[in-house]
Amino acid sequence: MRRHYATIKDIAHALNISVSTVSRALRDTYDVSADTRKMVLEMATQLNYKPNFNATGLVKNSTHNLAVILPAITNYYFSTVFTGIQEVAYSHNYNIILYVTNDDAARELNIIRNLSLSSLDGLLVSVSSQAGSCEHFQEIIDDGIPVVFFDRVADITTSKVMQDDYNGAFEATEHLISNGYKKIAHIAGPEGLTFTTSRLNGYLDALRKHNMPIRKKWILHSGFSQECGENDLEKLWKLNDKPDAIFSVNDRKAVGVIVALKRKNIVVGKEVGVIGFTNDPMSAIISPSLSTIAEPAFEIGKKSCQLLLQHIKKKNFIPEEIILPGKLIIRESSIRS
Amino acid sequence: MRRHYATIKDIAHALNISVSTVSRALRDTYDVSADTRKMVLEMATQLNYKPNFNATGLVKNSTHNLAVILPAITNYYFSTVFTGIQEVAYSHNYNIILYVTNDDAARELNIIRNLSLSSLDGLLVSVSSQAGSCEHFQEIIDDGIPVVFFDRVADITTSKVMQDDYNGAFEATEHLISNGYKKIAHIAGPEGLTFTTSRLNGYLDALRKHNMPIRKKWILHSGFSQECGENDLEKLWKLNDKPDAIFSVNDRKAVGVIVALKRKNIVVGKEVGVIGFTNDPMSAIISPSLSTIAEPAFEIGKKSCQLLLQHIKKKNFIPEEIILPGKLIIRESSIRS
DNA sequence: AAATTCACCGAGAACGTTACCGATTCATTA
DNA sequence: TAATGAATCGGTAACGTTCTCGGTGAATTT
Repeated sequence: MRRHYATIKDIAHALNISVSTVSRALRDTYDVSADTRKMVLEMATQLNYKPNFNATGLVKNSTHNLAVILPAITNYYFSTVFTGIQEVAYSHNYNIILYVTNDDAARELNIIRNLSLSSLDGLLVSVSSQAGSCEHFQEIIDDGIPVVFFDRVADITTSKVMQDDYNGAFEATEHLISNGYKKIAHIAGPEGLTFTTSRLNGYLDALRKHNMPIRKKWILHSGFSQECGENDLEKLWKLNDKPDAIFSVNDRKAVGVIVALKRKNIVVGKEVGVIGFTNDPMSAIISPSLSTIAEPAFEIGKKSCQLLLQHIKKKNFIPEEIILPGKLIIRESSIRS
Repeated sequence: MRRHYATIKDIAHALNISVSTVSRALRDTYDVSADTRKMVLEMATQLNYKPNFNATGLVKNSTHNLAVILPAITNYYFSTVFTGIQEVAYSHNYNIILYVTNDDAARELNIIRNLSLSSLDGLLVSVSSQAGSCEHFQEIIDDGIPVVFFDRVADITTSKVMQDDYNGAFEATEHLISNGYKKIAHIAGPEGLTFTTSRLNGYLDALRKHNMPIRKKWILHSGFSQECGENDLEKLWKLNDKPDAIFSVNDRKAVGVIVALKRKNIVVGKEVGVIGFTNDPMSAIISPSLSTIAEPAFEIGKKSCQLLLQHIKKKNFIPEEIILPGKLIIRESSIRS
């Protein structure tokens, strides 16, 4: 059977003092003498005392728990963001409860609905790609629980942290242009996601700036997997007027593109340029290696969590939107020579 | 300010009945009429009632929280295991608190020591590779909190779930042998980790079975990163008697080996065979593609969590050790022709 | 010497929920 | 008719902690 942990009552009884004094000694040095404080602390370690967060949570109406909700953890980007979150949470003594939605809107909703909000101090979320209504998030915010969005944000007034999707896409496209590619296609993300639009706009504006042709058939929307990238390329290659370069919304799809091109014995880089987005480690491994826009995933995680902690501390913290810059990484897949 | 959630008191007051009745109506149908139960349930949804787990946890001395402690989340194996854990936890309405140790023994210890055990129903852990003492885990088990180890297990009598490291290594090595490689080296994991030993033994026994040479200089211990793999290959290639094949303890190091070999213009497969362990998606992407032993990561996660839940349910559950088989996946890196 | 301040401590209520025990009603049985 | 039993409900204590308030005794001031 589960053993009973030592409580502050036990400490009080052992020292023949009151629980209030023990309680005060254990956290602040307020209204307690140095001697008793020392006594209490020693007895606490001796009895192997561990604070009961259920009890503190009950009276203070706050625990040290943060919830993180994201579509998946099995990819470079999200796992790195999470590591960043974890890093600042750990250093501030917060616990993280992680929920994975599998990019499924129904599951996301279910998780939100069953969330034990009374034992949560804040929420960090990246929404699922199947765009639904966001009222369930709004309700939580209305309840007074701080929420910070990252990467995939919802249209709600609260703090958000993301990479510079527009400029990253612009830079990627411009890089292809400056390397002599003339017919640039874009393999985009699912519609309805904010950064899908941002990256699409960056791509379009870069084409416009350099008077390059914009063709609707060269813009394909689909999921994030490598398989989606392969399928999209097959679609493009059924066209009469094929593109000579592809800007992919992420690296995994770009890998799919490269794989499909290699199957067709098309020389990636020389014949068809490819550039991705993320800087997934895979992009350096594949050959030819994949040019990409490096996302500051770890920093996004850290920044989101820092922001959330500020929200928690100050009741009326003004929402902030933080946009972190990406970085163009040039490898073999986008170089003609 | 944070809004006050509706409590069972509010429900009781609104319906002019007692809190005890509301409490009973809310969970079991025991000692409460169908009518009042219906009334309570309706009022609960109307008031948007959410149970306060701090309160229930306090009196029942149990929450629905599981802790998962693992070295890193930014790699295929652990993130997939976690997804498996999450899957069964979600379907049983358990929350997962995730801690990442960064493979740092000191941090692991710190996390364990500061664990809020009073609000935890069980623990799932994969230990850090810097072998230390395991008494901190033993203490937790002695306290009556169920612990299940997975993958990297500690020498403690409790339930464990892992892949068949010995036979996987044996099979991988035998595969290299049957493909005509004569001088097989092993790039092993950090010493002191259980599966490092298991895979090493599988490798050695396969060599013995086929009367192949065993050379101490062909066995290198180091970390799990790609860089470690590259370094280890450089070391091997400084030897007078170089191996003609390499069995790597995991795929990331095997990738490092392939990268280093390609840098030396050595044809992987034809000249030097390489095989890994894990079946990281990267192994299919790299060229030449990497042969490997596929680990049942997702199943390991699911099984571990199921086992933990059984421990939690039955107070005196007998510890089980579950070993799931791997699967040889043959790709280009281990084929001579 | 009396009054005031200060440092320290204890008693008790509260947080939201469940468990235990007793009370009430109503129908059933001897 | 009285006693028994079942079904349903309420009161109260408890879980471990914090918070507010009031109460000591000693030190300081007037």
